Amino acid sequence: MRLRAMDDIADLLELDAAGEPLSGRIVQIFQVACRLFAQRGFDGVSMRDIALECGLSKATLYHYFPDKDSILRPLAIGTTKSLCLHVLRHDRPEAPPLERLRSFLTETAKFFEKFRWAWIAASTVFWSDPKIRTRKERIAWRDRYEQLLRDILQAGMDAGELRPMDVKLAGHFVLGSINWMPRWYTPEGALSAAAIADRFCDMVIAGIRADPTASPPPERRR
Amino acid sequence: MRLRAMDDIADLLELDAAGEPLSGRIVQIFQVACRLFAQRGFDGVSMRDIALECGLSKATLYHYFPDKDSILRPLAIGTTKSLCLHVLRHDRPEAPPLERLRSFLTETAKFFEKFRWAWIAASTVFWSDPKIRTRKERIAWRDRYEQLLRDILQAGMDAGELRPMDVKLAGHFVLGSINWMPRWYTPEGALSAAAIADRFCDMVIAGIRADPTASPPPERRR
DNA sequence: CAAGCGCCCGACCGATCGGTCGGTCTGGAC
DNA sequence: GTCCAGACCGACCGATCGGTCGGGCGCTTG
Repeated sequence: MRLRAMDDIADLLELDAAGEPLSGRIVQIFQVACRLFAQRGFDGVSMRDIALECGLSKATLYHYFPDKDSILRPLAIGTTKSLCLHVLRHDRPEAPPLERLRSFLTETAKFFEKFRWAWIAASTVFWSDPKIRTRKERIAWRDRYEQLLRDILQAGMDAGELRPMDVKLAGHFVLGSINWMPRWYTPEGALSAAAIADRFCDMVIAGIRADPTASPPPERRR
Repeated sequence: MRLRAMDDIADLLELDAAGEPLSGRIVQIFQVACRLFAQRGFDGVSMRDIALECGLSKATLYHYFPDKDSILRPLAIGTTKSLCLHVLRHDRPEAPPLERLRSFLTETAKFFEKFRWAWIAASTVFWSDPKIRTRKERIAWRDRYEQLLRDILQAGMDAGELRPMDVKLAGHFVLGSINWMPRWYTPEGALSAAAIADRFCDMVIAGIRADPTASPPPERRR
């Protein structure tokens, strides 16, 4: 059975609670492609590479996916969409903003840990060839994801838990630290992705300066 | 005149103080290639693309660069090396650690602003095809760069200006925020790269929580 | 003048790319 | 038995890839 809609795979990505074994050729091809795209980039991986790694012929690949872009598309859109929905699902708007911020970061990290290759591939591919490769839809999801973070930060400022600041800039700051994680994280490390995100959240909120109660911040350098 | 050693271009990248116009075909080709690699990835750019953009024929390209990899190599190694040397040059080990940290971040941001495309291209290419593409040398420079940051953080802890923490983890945290900057920064924005880095440094050091002197941090969630 | 050289190009090469085609095999429905 | 659909494949296509080759143009040097 061929892949019909691009959301077929996006839905597969969202099976984080069900935990099904994700069997079937389409999923196998998709997972292999994710790993290869993440390791060598979209243009660095040929259909022959994917087929070989799956133990299939190239022609069989085209039996399941009509073309190469239709492997990339659900990867790019589905991953972004699933991340956004995942974080939204765990967000409790009535909770204290600092707690929401922690949830945002740890859930992002957990999502990345679970769909590691897809996540890396998606963020790697995101910045290459902005022409036709499914920009609009995934950018919409990405914007919604970033907007949630900004809403949380704004709520924290409104509640007086966060100091007044540029929400966009602070958002970029927070996202940068967590988005960079896939670049150095390995599952073999001592800390889980969620534990790392937890510590990052501590640093984001309280900074890394020692004993902040002893002395007020010095004047800002000009 | 052909490109002789890979360090020829690396040296060009280091002309940040001289401010020469950087004339010559080699530099033109290199700059065009940087921009294209950054936008579409290494494998997404053909030699014909580069030649076309330079107003040259493909054969002429090979008059200056013996092959495609010899464009990538100085870009990958030279950028990393130049960044490391640039930051090291501005570091004053006898200065207060917090000041050194600020210098580290702002100089990194300024370097990125000046060599924007080369920087994006280098970090984009870094994670694709780890096989043969000049891993060892650039990783050595990258390690040295990261080690400087860790040394600064360690010095801050030793001096009591930073709270005790995992230096590696804090390093990843700090680097993430600054390394992610090229992904969203545009020169048209209101803030310069250095100004952004300066504000990031404030957040890194003091966090984003409001009025830290009023209440001690709550118990850590388990 | 001729020789030499830096700069540049059109035409071409084998390899590989994404993608197609015709056809084989297997298992279930009838 | 016949039929069909889905899984699968070897061989092939035109296009493009990285890279080569032989030679032309223009300027300097003798």
